[in-house]
Amino acid sequence: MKSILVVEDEQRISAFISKGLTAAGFRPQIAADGITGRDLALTGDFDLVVLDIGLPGLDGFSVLKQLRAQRPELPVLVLTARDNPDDTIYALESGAVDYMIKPFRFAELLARVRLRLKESPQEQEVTELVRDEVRIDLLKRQAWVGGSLVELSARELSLAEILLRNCGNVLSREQLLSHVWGFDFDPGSNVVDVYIGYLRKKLGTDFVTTVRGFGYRVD
Amino acid sequence: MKSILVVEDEQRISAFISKGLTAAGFRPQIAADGITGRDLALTGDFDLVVLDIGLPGLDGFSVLKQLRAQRPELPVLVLTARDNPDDTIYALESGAVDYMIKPFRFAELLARVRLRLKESPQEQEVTELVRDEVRIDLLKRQAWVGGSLVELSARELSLAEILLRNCGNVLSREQLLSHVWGFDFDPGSNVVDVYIGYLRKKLGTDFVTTVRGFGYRVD
DNA sequence: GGCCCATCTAAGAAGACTCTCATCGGCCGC
DNA sequence: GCGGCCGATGAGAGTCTTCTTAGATGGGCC
Repeated sequence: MKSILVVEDEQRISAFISKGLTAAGFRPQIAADGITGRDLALTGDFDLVVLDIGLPGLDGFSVLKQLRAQRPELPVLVLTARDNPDDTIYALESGAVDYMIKPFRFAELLARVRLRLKESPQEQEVTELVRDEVRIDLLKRQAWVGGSLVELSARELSLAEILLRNCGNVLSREQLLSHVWGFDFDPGSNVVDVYIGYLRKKLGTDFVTTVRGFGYRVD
Repeated sequence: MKSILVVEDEQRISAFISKGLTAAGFRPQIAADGITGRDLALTGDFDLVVLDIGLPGLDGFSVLKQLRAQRPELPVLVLTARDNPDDTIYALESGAVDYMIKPFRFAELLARVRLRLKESPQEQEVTELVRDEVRIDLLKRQAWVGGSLVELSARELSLAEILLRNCGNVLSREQLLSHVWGFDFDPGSNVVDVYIGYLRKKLGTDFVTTVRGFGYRVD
């Protein structure tokens, strides 16, 4: 199992990332400021670092530079709140392997983490998720139910994917909302319910189970 | 450079695949029937096989089985004209690593070929294409022009991607049409022109050069 | 049973996307 | 210069996607 260091001061965001990474099968650890982050990263216990640029204590750029200097092989994925291309370009030039601009959808962060941690050709990438009669092709963006083809929209696919990847576990509306819609999406909305309805209509009523008071689950 | 064997009897389709693979930096070779295909595949000169199921002479399934038996490590990507889930499931069970249903967009075939040939962690995947002021992020599905963010639709992104990946080469309307829209798309349409116009509006007039009588090129 | 609350669903508005059609403009050969 | 052809572009139709709203449904507790 891969260890990931999350250097992020906003508790809301670090918790969000941490939970998501855990659900995806990674072992995350949080550092709330630059100095702690740098020191932890340099221990060598981590396979990847998710680094916020806007940090208290020690600026993210400085952390990035020190990591580059001392552990050039450690992949760093930079988060920046400022929608400023100069920042991101500077980050990439300083050695970040990738970057994301807040607010981001968790699914995208996960895709990037997976991409950067991929290493052995043995562990073939998952391009299909199967559960009983339902088969979802992530590359084709299509689903098969029994023998017939079903087209899924981008949102529907994204929602189905996270449910299937966490097969057996209940996912709360908030989790689904932040994973699929982004962590700053209006929490009062009932989009999740509506899209669960769409999935049921397309993939069969019993594709998702409602767990009253908690959320949804695919068994 | 990777060698790819294309076993396909329809000349129109094999030529289409072959050209596209060449443009993408692969070395393709065509076999027009099952027996030739099987014999070539067994020489061991190829890194991947694209195999049509509906073949004259020797059925695609038989070819697949023989390849599995004698070269289990050789990745085979199956093409099937029949929109029949049984066929594809059977193909996968027989050991195909992946499948595509005709008609397909070439871009998708390419994505699958790349995925299956990927092997060393060294050659990091391309997630960004850059050319002068224009930067395109394939994962984010966004573009940056100078310092500002531009949203691209799925079609626009796909078109921009193939143009950028073939930087310096002229691509004909037919090539673009088959790559982005699929090889059976109405050849009389001027969608390509229209979408080139959209790209110019979003990415700058001089992003693409028109080569009168031939097609378009990104320098 | 009756009530409350969580969940489901139908309907629809707004907007994005894709493509066609028709017209306009300019390049090229004569 | 002129005509014809190739490409550019504007308008718009049809469809799909996404999200909100509001009312219907139904579970669980009293």
